[in-house]
Amino acid sequence: MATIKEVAKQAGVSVATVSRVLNETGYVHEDTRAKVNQAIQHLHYTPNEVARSLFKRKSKLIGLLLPDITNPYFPELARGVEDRMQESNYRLIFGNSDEDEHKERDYIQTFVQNNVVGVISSTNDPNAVSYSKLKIPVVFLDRTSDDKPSVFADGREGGRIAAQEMVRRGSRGIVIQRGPQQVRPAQDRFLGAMEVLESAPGVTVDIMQNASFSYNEAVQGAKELFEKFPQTDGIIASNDIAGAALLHEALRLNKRIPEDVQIIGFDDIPLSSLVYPPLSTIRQPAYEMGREAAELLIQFIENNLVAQHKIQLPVSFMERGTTRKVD
Amino acid sequence: MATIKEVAKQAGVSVATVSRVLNETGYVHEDTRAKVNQAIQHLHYTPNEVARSLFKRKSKLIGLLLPDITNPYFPELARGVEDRMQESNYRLIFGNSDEDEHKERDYIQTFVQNNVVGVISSTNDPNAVSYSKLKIPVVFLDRTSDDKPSVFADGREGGRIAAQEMVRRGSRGIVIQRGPQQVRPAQDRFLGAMEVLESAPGVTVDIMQNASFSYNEAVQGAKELFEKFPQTDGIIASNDIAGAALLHEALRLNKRIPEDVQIIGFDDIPLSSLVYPPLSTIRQPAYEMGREAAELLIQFIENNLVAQHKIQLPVSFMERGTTRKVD
DNA sequence: TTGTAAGCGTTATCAA
DNA sequence: TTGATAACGCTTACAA
Repeated sequence: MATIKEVAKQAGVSVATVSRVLNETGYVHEDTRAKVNQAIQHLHYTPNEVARSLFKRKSKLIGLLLPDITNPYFPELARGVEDRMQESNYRLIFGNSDEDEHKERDYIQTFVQNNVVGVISSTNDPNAVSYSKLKIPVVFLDRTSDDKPSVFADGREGGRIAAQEMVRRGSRGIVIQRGPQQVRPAQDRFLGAMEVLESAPGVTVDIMQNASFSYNEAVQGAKELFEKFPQTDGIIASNDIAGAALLHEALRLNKRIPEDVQIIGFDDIPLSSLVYPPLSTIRQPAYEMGREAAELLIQFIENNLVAQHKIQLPVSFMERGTTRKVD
Repeated sequence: MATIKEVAKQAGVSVATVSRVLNETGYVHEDTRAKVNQAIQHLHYTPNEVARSLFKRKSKLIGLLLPDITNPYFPELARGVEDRMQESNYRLIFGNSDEDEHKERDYIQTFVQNNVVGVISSTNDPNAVSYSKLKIPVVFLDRTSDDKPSVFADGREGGRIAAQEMVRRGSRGIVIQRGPQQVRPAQDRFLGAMEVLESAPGVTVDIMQNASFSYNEAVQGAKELFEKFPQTDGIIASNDIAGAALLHEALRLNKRIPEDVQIIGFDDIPLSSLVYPPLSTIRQPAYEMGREAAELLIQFIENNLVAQHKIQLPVSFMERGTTRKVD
């Protein structure tokens, strides 16, 4: 790789001048600029970002920490983040945390060692010291804490809507799948659903606990749910994976969907419309959330201040084939 | 962040000595080492990777370029790569290329500018100059070129197996979905399937072209396929997304699966076992492929040479619910 | 309008 | 066994 020195020599000027045309800073004569640009072209020069980063004590790198890219909800977020970052020439250092505190700390540390200028994280503990001691801006994505910048969906409302739709469409023996305890959005949904169901006349509600959001857990959880509550006529799944697993199991048990049992998921991952019947779900605009988080972080980085620190995006009911029609 | 200088001062030694204990290079007295380590602890010092990278002209960063993380096949690859890299303390700069040559070039360039020590890429054109002019090792993942280091699955064999299973299980009017022209593995599968089907007695074969591997395309493609070939009793899908879409459409058209029509997908993404009936498919060990690619790249980086440049992983038939039982 | 030189935080060479 | 110091490639005073 050519260096600024070689460009300078080639163009017959000093490195300072080259730097000036590179960064469009300070005066430089049109003719000199031309000469320099020619040299740059000729040598295929492209500045060493590492040297820049060292001098400026800031890079064009962002740390992105997600629980598990293998869980289909997160790629949407990641893609949203990437697309927005890309537009402003930031690059992503990416890591899977597995919701493991230790891994998170490790990643944060290497982010810092690499001079990242900001971090986007989907963590269960936004108040962890790893974050609060950071001197660079952090945006929490899909997870939130009261005083920290964050982008998330209205889980509580999502839970409410799911419960309302379930009841409105005729289910009376409802099972709520409660997602992992540590995962805030999962608890919000649960609370929202309970809120509605507790006061719904003639409705009985049972609860099943999910320990994680993994595929295996989803499949296992579906089996257990129908063993424990074979009579249920409506299930609010903890997310779409769980919802799909539930649908699968119900079909396997020869239940008619949605006649015998209705199912509502959460997230609206691409898979949801691909299963048959397509899964009714509470949509979270994941891609958009990713973009918004990136946008917010960029504002922090480039302006050092920002109006809106918490961005809550609306959820919506996607009526599909696992819920009954009603007018 | 504390610097090496501060550590040196705190420990009452020179930066050279601190560097020595940091890198375990050269002699250093036990007592001095202790003092230094104490200072490091005390200041929570952690070396600036950017400065290191500048001096050494190499970092602990790897560039990872995938077509689209939103396509459920790629997160598996990515996760495999990440897990292996993580074990050797490499970090990933990640980008989506959308199979766009220009985006790829852009990314490769910034990878270089950031001193990455290696690149893993899933590209349609491993022979592009962007790659061949690189001075750092590149491993191609899921795509291959004759003379370049790569990790991929045996697509040809996959196609053959799919065709054999289809015929063996009784389909006679078979439609092959041919994936995007530029995507090598898609063509390999197609060729493999054709190879078997052309010489299969009593079998008619039709071809449908897929322009891309997107969700929308999959859904649209499924509709078109059944419009054009309503009588087909066996479909070799271009991948699992397409397979799931086909299954969806078949069910919607009240076809019995697998009695009326058999479907075989490719990839074995997690979704495949979640649909109902679960999708029979040709499995590619994506996670393992990711790990292998990482492993290979690390060998290149750390040893500068390597025995095996091309690693082909075996595919296998996953018999599930969209194919008929047979003994 | 341009050039010289210091400095960003490391590592490695050389001398002590 | 340790310390001074140049160098990595860049940007930014400051001087010219």
